[in-house]
Amino acid sequence: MSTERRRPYPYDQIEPKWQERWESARTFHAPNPGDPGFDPARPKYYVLDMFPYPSGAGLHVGHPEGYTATDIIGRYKKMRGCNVLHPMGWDAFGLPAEQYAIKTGQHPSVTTAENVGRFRTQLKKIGFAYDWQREVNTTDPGYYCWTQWIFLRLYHSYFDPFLQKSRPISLLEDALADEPKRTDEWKDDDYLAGLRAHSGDLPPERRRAVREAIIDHHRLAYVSEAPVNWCPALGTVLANEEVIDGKSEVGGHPVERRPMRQWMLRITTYAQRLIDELDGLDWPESIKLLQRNWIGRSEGAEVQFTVAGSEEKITVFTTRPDTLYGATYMVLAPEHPLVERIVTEEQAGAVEEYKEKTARKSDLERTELSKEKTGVWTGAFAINPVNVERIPIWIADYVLLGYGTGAIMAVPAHDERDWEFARKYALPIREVVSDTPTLGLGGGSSPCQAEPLEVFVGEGYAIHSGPLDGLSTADAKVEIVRQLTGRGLARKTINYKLRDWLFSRQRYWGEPFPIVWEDGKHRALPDTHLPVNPPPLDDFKPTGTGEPPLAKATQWVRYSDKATRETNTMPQWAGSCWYYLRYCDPVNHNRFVGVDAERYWMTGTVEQPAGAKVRPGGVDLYVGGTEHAVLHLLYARFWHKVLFDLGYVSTPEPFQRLVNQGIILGEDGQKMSKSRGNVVNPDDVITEYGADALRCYEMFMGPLEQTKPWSMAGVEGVARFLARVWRLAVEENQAGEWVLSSALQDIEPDKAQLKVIHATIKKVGEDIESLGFNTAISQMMIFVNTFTNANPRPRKALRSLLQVLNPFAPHLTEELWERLGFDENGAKPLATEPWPAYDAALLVEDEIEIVLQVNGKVRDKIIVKKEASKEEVEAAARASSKIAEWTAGKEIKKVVVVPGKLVNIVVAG
RNA sequence: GGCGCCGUGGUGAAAUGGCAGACACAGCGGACUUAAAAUCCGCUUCGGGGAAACUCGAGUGCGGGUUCAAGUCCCGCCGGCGCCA
Repeated sequence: MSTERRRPYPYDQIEPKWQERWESARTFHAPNPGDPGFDPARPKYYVLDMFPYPSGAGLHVGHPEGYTATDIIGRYKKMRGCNVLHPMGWDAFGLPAEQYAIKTGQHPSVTTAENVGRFRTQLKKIGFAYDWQREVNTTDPGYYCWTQWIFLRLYHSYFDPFLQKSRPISLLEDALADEPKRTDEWKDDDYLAGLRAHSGDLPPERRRAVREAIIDHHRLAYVSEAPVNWCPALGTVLANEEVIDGKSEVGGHPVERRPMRQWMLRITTYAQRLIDELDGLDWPESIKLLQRNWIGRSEGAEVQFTVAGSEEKITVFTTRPDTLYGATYMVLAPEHPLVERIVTEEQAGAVEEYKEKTARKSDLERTELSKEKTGVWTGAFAINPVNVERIPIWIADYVLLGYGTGAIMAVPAHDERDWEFARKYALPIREVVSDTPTLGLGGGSSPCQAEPLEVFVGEGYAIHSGPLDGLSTADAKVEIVRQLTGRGLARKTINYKLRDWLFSRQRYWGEPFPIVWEDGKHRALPDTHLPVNPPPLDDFKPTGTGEPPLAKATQWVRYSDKATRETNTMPQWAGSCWYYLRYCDPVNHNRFVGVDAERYWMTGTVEQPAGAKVRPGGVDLYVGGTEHAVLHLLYARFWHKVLFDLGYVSTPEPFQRLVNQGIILGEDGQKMSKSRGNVVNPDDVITEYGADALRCYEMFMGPLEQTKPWSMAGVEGVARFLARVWRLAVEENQAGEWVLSSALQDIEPDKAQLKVIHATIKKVGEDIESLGFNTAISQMMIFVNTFTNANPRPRKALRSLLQVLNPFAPHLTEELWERLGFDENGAKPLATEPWPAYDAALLVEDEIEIVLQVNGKVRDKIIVKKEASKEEVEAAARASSKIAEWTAGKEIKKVVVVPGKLVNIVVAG
């Protein structure tokens, strides 16, 4: 007995056949400007997927969802005459490969190569129209060479706050030099001129050190000693976002705070541009909002307090300077440097103990609103600049050193955290904002002694605030800042929640830094020394001390007699920050991307663009998961802007249009996971139903952006549709061979058929443009249902169907295209044929159905001529006997006629 | 707690403010078949009336509002998801 399952059509033969043909004919190779076959007359279209991390588990059906969507767009744009860039590659550095290496002793490069191989094989079986000659891998020396090169550009650049752009640090160096040589390049730059003036008075012996400090303080890549999230189990530091509830995101190991020397990237300098320049992008508003919130701009003021009985000053950042009269105590972050200097002897013990406790908590734990507030009094007092009151200075872990100035004025009546804290420690609470404008008008009222019953955080009118009384919150803010600024005690500032990017990891499987250390100072390696390859290691285990695994390669670490290499590696984000640029020119040995290739694929122009660019983003369509809504997209935008400012790329933004595909759940409606056992492997779907069915089902499930559960029964339904397409063209003969269907004839389609043909061409094209793939497939199903029983069946109709179905089911349609002999001029694949045109005139009916409503309810339907006037339609409606019944004896108050649609008769009663 | 997104048949879903449920899945019935599978055709939101053709009513999470007309727009709830706290 044969175990061979009867297939509805021979996809198992068709699919490999066409995959081989496309590959050998290089059907989807996109030549660059200057390459043979490049046609500058065609518009470019760059359609990109977020490249995968090639895990050991292989693909699941979630991966091909976005990939299929972009593939359909890419194939469609090609048929529309575009030069299409549609590449794929591997984000292959990362922790899992290293963890696996630790467990098995197998080198990460070996497992990475195996995993990449498996992923590539799986993707090829789905028939994606990738230009495989453009495949990139972040772990190839030829790739990470340029990741390191970009890092050096960051290292060698500073952000000019006046110009709001990055410039080479050599300019800043020149501006600080004893004898500047490039004054003409920076003399108009007030920022550099100011820096020069500022450092000019130094005595010669200190000059050098101060200048170096200024320079390092400006580099976009810099070294910091800040406390970091150290995970002993993983043996590495983690970014804040990699820590969840005090545990590592990977593996759930405990994470502690520990000060360590780390590389940081000064992304905060770009905070304003990262907000502002979202405006020109075609991204979902929700994603823009997520980015804006993440950057967290807040306008406020810095206000200076003095420490009582001392020269020390405390600067606080507040968004509510209008509440200054309600400040009844101050709070410093426990690690604030001032704490040591102001703490009194009696309180020293308690403060020290509290600082130790705090050191073990993560920022997230510390700021959790629900957690009970804790703190300790330092014993010191500050003077409130507005009313010269002595207020106690506390330390509390709900104030972070990293945000604002690391110090706050506490206004318990109008801030929830201050309120809780004040209640707990019995600190005074003074109401200074009222939600009604009546209170406190007239000004100069004495401070209120009665404490409010509840916290009020909203805006209102100032009370008990001396000269501010009666002013609205907005006006009071302006007024108090104006007054204090005049006395040199405040200034308006803008604060961002965004932190600088912690850019080093204590890992093996990542890009080494092109940096060496000598006499405690860092120094960049010259570009010509790139790539810096990781040393061969047999033991990838963490050292346990915080020292990165690379430190074990003592030979490698020793750079020269005096200098040693940096042993940290870059985080996984690094490689994915610029891969879309490398795709434009993946094998260039001289530049991270060729000038012409970059300009063409990012802007569409072959020559230097004459005028201003219309669109800021380069990639025309970028599809990927929401999980990268903030980090990857923010980091990539940051790098891109630096490269743009320095003149290396042509657009200010990397991605013009962004779409997030939804998550595909298991059949049980749960998230797919190995432990739940609900993971669906695309290989199995292909074996059972074919790649075209997989592709079409992925698209037919529902809207691309939506989360939706997998259904094998649904796949079967789509496979049935494809089999029906197959049988429109061919039928099985007595010998069981597929031969051209006897129903096919070279006849003209009838009127109804013509309408379906042209409606389908129209709808499928429009739906692809708007990413409505599910409804495009529905329309093609309607087409097939129309023609299934047509006998004779016009051969011509199939031509159109195959053309519009091709991007969805490329193998099946190519095969039928060939069998039906549509490839007249010989062996030209359907994929390279133009997209069909539709005739709008054929879509218009001579007679239209009009819905007749009485008071909005459908009561009858009539057929009228297409060109019938409003009056004629209304007359026809009134002539309907059903309408007469429903309106009998009632006063007709109004008649609404919507041409071509309906008539609504409004009656009284 | 704040912000954002989403709630439509048994299921996935469709619907420029204009006939709610296209297209599928599942189910039911029929044709073909000795039989089954496959295939083709039909029915399939709920409730009432009718032998039937059909007909009446209700219906897009809940409650209001705007409009001749609301799944769609506005306000307030409830539930789910995501992000931030």
